[in-house]
Order: sequence, then structure tokens, then C-alpha cells
Amino acid sequence: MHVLFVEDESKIANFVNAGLKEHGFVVDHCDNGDQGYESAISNDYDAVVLDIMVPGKDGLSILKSLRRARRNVPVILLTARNELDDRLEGLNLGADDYLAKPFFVEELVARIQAVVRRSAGDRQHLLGVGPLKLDCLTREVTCNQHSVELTTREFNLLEYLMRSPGRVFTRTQVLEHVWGYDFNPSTNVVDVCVQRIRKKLDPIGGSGWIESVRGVGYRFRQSES
Amino acid sequence: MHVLFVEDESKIANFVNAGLKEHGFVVDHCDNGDQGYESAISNDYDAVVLDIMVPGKDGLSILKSLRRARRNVPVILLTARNELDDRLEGLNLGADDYLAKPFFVEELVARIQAVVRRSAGDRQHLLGVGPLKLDCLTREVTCNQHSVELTTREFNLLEYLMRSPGRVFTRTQVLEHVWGYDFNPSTNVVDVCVQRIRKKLDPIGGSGWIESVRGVGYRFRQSES
DNA sequence: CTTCTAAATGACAGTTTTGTAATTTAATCA
DNA sequence: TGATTAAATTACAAAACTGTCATTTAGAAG
Repeated sequence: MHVLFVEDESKIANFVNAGLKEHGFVVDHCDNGDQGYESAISNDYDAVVLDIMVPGKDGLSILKSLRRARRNVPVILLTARNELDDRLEGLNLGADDYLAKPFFVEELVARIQAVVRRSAGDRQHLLGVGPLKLDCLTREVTCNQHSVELTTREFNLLEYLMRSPGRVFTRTQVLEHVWGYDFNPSTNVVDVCVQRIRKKLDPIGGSGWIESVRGVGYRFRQSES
Repeated sequence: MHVLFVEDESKIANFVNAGLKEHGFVVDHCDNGDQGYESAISNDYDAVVLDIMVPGKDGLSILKSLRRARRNVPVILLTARNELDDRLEGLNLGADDYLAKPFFVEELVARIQAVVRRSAGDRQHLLGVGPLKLDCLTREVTCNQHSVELTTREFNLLEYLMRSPGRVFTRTQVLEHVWGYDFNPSTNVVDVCVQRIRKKLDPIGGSGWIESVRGVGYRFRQSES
């Protein structure tokens, strides 16, 4: 597993670097954005981890350039706690995940692995988070032995959220992946669809699992934490 | 892999018996239906291979009794070439597959394995037969790079047929598995649905893959043979 | 060739799904 | 607390889906 790690704060860099290597990753490290971008574009990494705030070309620009160049390598953004706007923009620009600093190296490792697995296209078809279970082949949804009928759209949205529990998705992202829109029409279909799912899940104990994140979007609640 | 084999003609029995064992199966053999039924009901086989014409309780009765007793062990029927009616009835009674005599042992082995795999619930989600490809997770249908939009019902029907290429399904079977009907209403929905699929597949080169078998039902064409 | 039956086709109507838009409720922050 | 903005909710209309039925076409058998 070959990853690129762009981060200027040398303390963090060294620490994370060592951590990733311990987990068997081969890590290339850059301490500035220009170098980082060059490296990302000219190598074939399994994943790229970008700090948003780095000298030279910043993380978001790197991401934007990569996507414009049609490079679909999975990208994980590292952001400071308060950089919510950047995070949001990053997701909409095509980041695959983000992690707020400070974080545990294990957390980063897990996210990298998840993101790589996902991009490799091997998808689990039995999803279970909390009491909710999805069978993506039969398209059955159950919660404490009870089952609900979801429409195609509803199922797709729920599946999308449940494939990355805990991760927040913007409405734009959802529209892109679940609706296939490649633009951002002013519509509230996502909201409405979420409501419809909630209404169906409520009576069978699936209440509260789709959370709203004000100003950002929606996420499926993680069991623990 | 533990299978029960009910067959009275000793020549065939010995031959097949030996063949199955060579392929690593553990085989129990009965040469009459009464014994066969006892054995099937009291043991926990991975699959049961039934000759329709055996002394004592015949194959179809055994099958019927098993299903009435809610035993879902996979059953493969062996029929003579001319026993089309029995075959048809057998399928409707819940047989998982059938094989017309004479057959190659390899063929039987393959069917047993397919049937066991299916009943174990591990389902392939990428189906490709001939030029047609189904992704059961994304529910995309493609044929020579082109893709079509199928409705839920249409997709389910196509998937059902494609999971057993070459095997003929009666309308009753299709209604049972794709529509979930547990009775046989006089309706031609299956016909209509098949037409709709064909009409969508035609323009992208998927013509002729769903075959009608006059007097019986439909089947998805096998690439070879 | 004719007859009989099964399958294919086409038109229609009821139902469900989907998205829009307007309104109400709730959260955030000064 | 009041103003502001986002999310939830509701009602409605357009579109898509599904099944029925009547009709046409094609296959099998006498």
C-alpha cells in the first residue's frame, strides 16, 4: 500500500509517518503543496493524505487540480477543528474523507483502508450499523426483526450513507452519487427523501440514525463513540 | 459435501455414484423411493438428487413431501427425455434444477455445486452471460458498453433468469420468486415484463437472449452449447 | 391448409414514486 | 429575546411503473 502524505508540521509529520509505516504502508512524505502536487500527479498512489494548510499550493487546490486532471486516487483531507468551511468545500471537490486534527494514527489507518477498499470496488453487500441491516442484493431493510419497504431512491440514499457511517455528506455529494446530478440545482429533494426514510424507519426502532449536521448535510450515526 | 442419490437402475446408479465420489462427494444411495424419503427427511444433506421414476414413492412425491415438511434442501431431479410434464411439475413443486437423462457426471457435479452454492446464500453480484452484464449492487445492465435502464421488476426478472442460464423457468416459478405470489393467478404479467425487457435490450445488441420455450416458460440463453 | 393454442404486442388505467414549492418548526447567534 | 437561517413537514402535480385486457402474430399438429 503506497500512500502520499502532505504535511508541513514536522512533529506531526514524523509521528504519523512512523505510525503509518508500522502498519505496513509505504509512505512518501512532502512538506509543501507544490512538491506534493507534483508527486501526486506523477505517481500512482493508492491514497493521498493532504493537510489543507500547507505552504505553497494548499490542500484544496491540490485536490481540485487532481480531480480536474481526472485522477481519481482516493484523497483524505486533514483539517483543523475549526476549518469547517474548507472541509465542506473539500468534500464537494471530491475528497473521499476527512479527519479533524488532532487524531489517532489508528483512525487514519482505518480511514485509508476503508477508502482504498471502496475505490477498489469491492463492496460488502450486507451492511449492518446499529440495529439496522441492509441487504443490498435483495434490497431488504430490517431493524429488530421488523422490515420496511423502501423505494429505489430511498434505498440508494440509505445505502450511500450507511456505507460510511459517521461520515458527513453534503447535499451536493448526495445529489451527485445518489441522483447522478453533476450540477447543483437548487432543490430540496435530498431533505425530502431523508424525511421519507426517517418516517419509515421510525416505527420499527430505527429512529435517530440519520443525523442532520446543521450547515453541512447528513450522516448515518455510528454505533459506538 | 454430503448428498443423497435416489436411483433404481443399478447401472446408472453405480456409475454416477463412483463419479460423484471421485469428485469428493460423500454419497448415500437408495434404490427406492420409500427408503429415499426416510433418508432425506432424517438426515441433513447438502443436496438431494432424485430420479423421478423409482419404485415405491416416486421422485415428485418425495419432493412434494419434503417441501410440505418445510425442508429446503436443494433438490435436483433426474428425468427421462420425454417426461416434460413431470419436469414442469417438479419445478413448480420446488425442485432447484433438473437434468435430462442421459447426462455426463460432470454436468451433474456442476449442477449440484451451483445449487448448493445458491442455497448457501453466497451470491455472485456480477453476472455475465454472453454479452450481457449485470451488476446486482448498482443494478446496472450493460451490453457491449451500452447500458440500459431497467425498472425494479424488470431487473429482478432478468437477474432471476440470468442466475441460471440455460435453465427453463415456468411462469409459476417466476411469479413465485420475482413477484412473491404464492398462488397461480391467471395473469400474463410475466409475458408482458419479458417483452418490456426484450424491447430495451434489443437496441443494444442483447437481442434473443431471453428465449421462450413453448408450453413451458422462459429461459436465459446459455453462451455455449 | 386449417385449426388450435401459446406467445407477442399495444393501449389503457390505477398506483406508486418522485420532485417542487410553500409553510412550519427548530437551531444559532447577536 | 428576537432575528436569521437551516431543516422539517406538508400538499400537490408530474412522471414512471405495473398490471389488465383485447388483439395480433406465430408455432404445432391434424
